[in-house]
Amino acid sequence: MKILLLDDHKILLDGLKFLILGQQEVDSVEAVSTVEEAMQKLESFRPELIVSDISVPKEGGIAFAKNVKSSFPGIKVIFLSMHEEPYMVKEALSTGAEGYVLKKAAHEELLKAIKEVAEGGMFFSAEIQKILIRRMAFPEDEKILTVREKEVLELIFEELSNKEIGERLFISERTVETHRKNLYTKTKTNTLVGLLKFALENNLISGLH
Amino acid sequence: MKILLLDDHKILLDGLKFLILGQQEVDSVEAVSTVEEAMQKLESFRPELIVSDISVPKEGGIAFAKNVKSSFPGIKVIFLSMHEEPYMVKEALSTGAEGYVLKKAAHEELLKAIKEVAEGGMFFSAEIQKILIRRMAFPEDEKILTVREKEVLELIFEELSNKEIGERLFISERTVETHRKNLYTKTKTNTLVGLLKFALENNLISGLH
DNA sequence: TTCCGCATCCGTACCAGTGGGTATTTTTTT
DNA sequence: AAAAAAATACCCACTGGTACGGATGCGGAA
Repeated sequence: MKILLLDDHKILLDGLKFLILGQQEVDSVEAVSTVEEAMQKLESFRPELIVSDISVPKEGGIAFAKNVKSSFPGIKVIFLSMHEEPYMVKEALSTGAEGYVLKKAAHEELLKAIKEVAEGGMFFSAEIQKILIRRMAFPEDEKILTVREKEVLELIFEELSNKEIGERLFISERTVETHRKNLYTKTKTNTLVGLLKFALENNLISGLH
Repeated sequence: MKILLLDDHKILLDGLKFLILGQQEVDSVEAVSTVEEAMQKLESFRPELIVSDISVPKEGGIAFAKNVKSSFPGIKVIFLSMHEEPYMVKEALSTGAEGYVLKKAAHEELLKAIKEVAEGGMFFSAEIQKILIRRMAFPEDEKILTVREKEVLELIFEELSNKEIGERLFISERTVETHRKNLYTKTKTNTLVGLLKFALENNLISGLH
């Protein structure tokens, strides 16, 4: 089996490559640190499995995985990430990836994931499984916001005042206040900070990082 | 030479240990993933050099380094971090660390840093050096936050009011207001949202779950 | 057709936080 | 011991957003 590794932290790459090559079922491992390199390697190297970080510069690992899955549906993907925020996990798994391993896990866990996925299965770190189960039990509290409310939310996080938001959206300051009120109600928060947290956890605002 | 490795990403740890052990001047390497473990190892293992991540859970690598430097001034410290925000770098180097290597660097760079620091020198990744030089040219009033200010910042993020923060820290509400004012000044922000963004970008606050 | 969600708008009282200060005590650094 | 930094506390005018109230029109679902 041939494996392609993608992570912009080169320091992790070298050690990881060595560890993975220690497995019998693995024939060769190529390691790259940008999405561009990865795309090139896809053609020449033809891996059966990709282990990718999520927070790679530019497009990011999720967009990369989407590309891979649509161009080469046969290739398996395992995410290797430090992020365990629900929205991240959701985005990642929506690409059709077969695994999600946290960077804080022991390396044996990644090896196990590789084995499992190579055999046609799936693998998720315990923390990720917990998230999946919770989502199952409490289905979607998240897309309850209307388009307009999301717009207002975005502008709140661009540090505009209600007045400025009103001017930007061509509505009265009063209306902005109402939207704001509704945002607090719907998100079950009652402070600006709480609202920000909610927005971040549910990936409702762009930017930041 | 004996080296202690601290990083909460265990996956990085195993590979790194192997790579470092390949060096002649290195006798043994111990790898731990929490600050508590690291403190224990300090007693029993007595390393001459520590390679530490900055964003380890709880206290964080910077507080850990401060402890180390005050209790064992002879021990050298190299930070291994993904962060290249000026604020982070400044705070890290204020501990008296001898090196700062980015995780995106090749592993050879870390090995070079270890060698250099072991011989009594210092080592910084190119990006970090650039920051240092720019700071030299523009003598930046940018101050780092005090312990108390960070405490207040944390509590702001726990959605406490100034009054509540005062009660929690046994100080007057007026004092909280002052700290808050200083936070805005030091971070060059003037809205709560701006402050939040600064804090998140420089991970000054423990994660939002 | 009726009903509901969405988006729009308004008033008023209230209060938490802002922004401009000043100033003392304690701790740390030099 | 002197100087600098940190932490503490206060005053006060002001503003932005909150918490109550309401209200209208419009389009799609039942």
